[in-house]
Amino acid sequence: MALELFNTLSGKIEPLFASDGRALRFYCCGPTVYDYGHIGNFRTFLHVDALRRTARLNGLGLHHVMNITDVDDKIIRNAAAAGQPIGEYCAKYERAFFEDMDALGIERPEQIARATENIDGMVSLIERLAAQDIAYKAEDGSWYFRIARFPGYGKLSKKDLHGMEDGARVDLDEYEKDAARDFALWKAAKPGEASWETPLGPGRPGWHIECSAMAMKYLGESFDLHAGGEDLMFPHHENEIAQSEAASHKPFARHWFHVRFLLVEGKKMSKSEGNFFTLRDLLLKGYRASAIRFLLLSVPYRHQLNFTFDGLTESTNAVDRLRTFNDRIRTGNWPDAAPADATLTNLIRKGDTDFTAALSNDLNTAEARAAIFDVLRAVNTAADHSRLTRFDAEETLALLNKFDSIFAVLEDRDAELTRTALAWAESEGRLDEADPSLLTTLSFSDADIDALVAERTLAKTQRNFARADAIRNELLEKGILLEDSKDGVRWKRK
RNA sequence: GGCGCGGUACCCAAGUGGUAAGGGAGAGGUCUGCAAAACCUUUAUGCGUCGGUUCGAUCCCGACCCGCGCCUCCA
Repeated sequence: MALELFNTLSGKIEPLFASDGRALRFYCCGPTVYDYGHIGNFRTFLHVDALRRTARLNGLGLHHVMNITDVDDKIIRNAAAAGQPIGEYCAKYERAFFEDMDALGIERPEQIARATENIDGMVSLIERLAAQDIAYKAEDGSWYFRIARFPGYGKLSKKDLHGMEDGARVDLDEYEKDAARDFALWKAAKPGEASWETPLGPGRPGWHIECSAMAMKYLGESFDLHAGGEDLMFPHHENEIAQSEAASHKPFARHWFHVRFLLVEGKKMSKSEGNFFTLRDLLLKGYRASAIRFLLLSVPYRHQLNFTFDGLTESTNAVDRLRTFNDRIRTGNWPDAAPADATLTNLIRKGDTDFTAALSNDLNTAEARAAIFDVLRAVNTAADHSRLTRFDAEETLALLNKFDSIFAVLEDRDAELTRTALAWAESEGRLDEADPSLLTTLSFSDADIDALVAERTLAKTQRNFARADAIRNELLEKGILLEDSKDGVRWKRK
């Protein structure tokens, strides 16, 4: 089954394909690097990551471009407040952004494009529009896009602007525009703000122009897919289409992918509600990066996800179960005997088919997840009854490998990532925000734990269960859980 | 006001015109020195409410109630 995806532009689910027959050329609106990324940002990037990985699973090559917005109003304001040049200010948050992406297992795009490194392309795009009188210069030196000259305006967000009143919301310092809906392509320089000397006059880019210019530079005037959060649909993406198509007279992106906003504890995330969380906030509270990734991916991208701490705990447990299962199948010594019958093999293969089909069906990550748990239970049951063969174990591992090529949660990097977050908090003087129990748990090194486990094993062989249980309880209090099994003792951090 | 989305068990959450996936949690059991893990059993005659279409609706249509999003350079 070919990969099909909802297309905001057509309002339908359509096959996703590479128009050049080789690589999927797509653009994703990246972050404005004025602060640390929050979980809403990462929900979007995580689903774009799942899309990347699913496309690859379907045999598509990838040419993925993501922008970094490193000049805008918020950046200028914050950098000024910090007494830093915007370049220096942005570099810090860009670095943090990629650290967070790595922590969440989000793959890097093939191409990163910074706005400030692509001013030339934006200027020439505006010049192309000016040559057609679609871009015009206002008295203050800013350039605007004349929406009346682009008949398709509103086709993405399904807005009919004819009925809208001009001037309903006119910003006081934008009174020079010809029409209220006309948007800025180029903002005239203001004293004390970053600006570039260009043929358009001194100034800086408007918000939308960077994505048009950089998408066309790296992907061509027409390309396969454009992605972003649902809020970007209007006005950002609508304006991108207008600018790009008015200049090139060609269709811009064929397919549009929008990820819905998440709710946090039932409400829209906002600083004033007190439910605003960065990734780093959650790591310091003791939640694992893998659980955050799994939770954010567990609800399909077109549905609203209600992000809660209970949900995070559930996801932690679910990931644990998957890891325990993976370890069991990987390390077990399964007999070479031929399977008694094909029942289990067929079940595993059905899981494989269901998994791929679910993802191909508009990236239904919830169903894909369920397919894996179906196999997990069946294989565990077989293993419990000594009916699991090496053949079926290997089939299972292949499926787990496929699962992890999308979900990427099986490898346990959590303690290491949390340590990194703690080190960051310390360097920022924010260690007081960390959950105290985290510090005690992580204060035990793996070697410390192994030593105590060895001592307990010795006590057990001497049937000194009191001592053995004392050690186990001591570790449990520090958040370290022991599991005895036929093949020895395993431990894990809670 | 305009456009759009959603209401499924204790919680999260798929899904289909033909009789309710999966995860988490709880309870009981098997196993174990005891735990843990794993497995088994169990938790919706029911899918917001009321009508309609149909042999048959959670799924289609209509109305209503509730929640939410966009229309504000918030992903």
